[in-house]
Amino acid sequence: MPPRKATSDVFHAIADANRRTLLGFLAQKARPVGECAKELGITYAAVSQHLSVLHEVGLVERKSLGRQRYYRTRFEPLQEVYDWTVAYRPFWQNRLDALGNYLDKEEDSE
Amino acid sequence: MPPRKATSDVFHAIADANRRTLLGFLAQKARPVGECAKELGITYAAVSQHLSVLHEVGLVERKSLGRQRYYRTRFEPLQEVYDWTVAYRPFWQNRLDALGNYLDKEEDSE
DNA sequence: ACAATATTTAAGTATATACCTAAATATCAT
DNA sequence: ATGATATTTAGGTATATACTTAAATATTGT
Repeated sequence: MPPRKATSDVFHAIADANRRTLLGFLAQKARPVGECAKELGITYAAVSQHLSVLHEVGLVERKSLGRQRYYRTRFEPLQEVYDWTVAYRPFWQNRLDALGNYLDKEEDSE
Repeated sequence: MPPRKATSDVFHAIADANRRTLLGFLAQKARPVGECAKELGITYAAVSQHLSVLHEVGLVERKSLGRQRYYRTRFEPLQEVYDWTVAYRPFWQNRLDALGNYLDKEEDSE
């Protein structure tokens, strides 16, 4: 398989740090692209592309107001990520999981 | 910024579907590379590379036994992902978030 | 219609990804 | 040591990423 597009699923979409920052920035309040660009310190074009990715996976909604386009985070798709991590939650807490006991607890061999 | 390596953080590491499958496969029981390759239907080499990425971010531990190398998932680093999603949990549930009311609730404009 | 503002799209660059095949390394059994 | 088995590393391919700059597309005010 060739590398998959960031637009193909939520996990890919949130892999980028700038996109995660955007989701936080747009959580409380819808904002136009220009403000996002200022926040991230990159060009309008780059922000526009990131927002486009987020929009394709449903992580932001947008609304044109005048000549500006307001974006706001929609968190619903994150539930998939939450669910995936939570499924493994039992493992974070007690280290005594179902590992066959032919392996002991030493450090990794390099 | 150029694209970041998958080894740079957990979010990147779990973006790939095959790597997520591996984490599930290696959750309960440590297994050698060969079994993983059979499970995923790709070559040893490809699996070895994926496991190497997961190891670099601490998502698997490994242990050599004889000529095999057993890998097992370590879920601790997933807590970062969990925490990030959970921080936004209030938003999934009630749609009445702090959006300024100059935007209404219609569908997105395309 | 015209200029200014806000955003998107197009085209380009350097680097990373997700594989593969083939060669290299490690371990075990003889 | 020799050969078989298990895994990693090296080298290669096609495609994707994360930007950039410049051109194209709204939208608004005059």
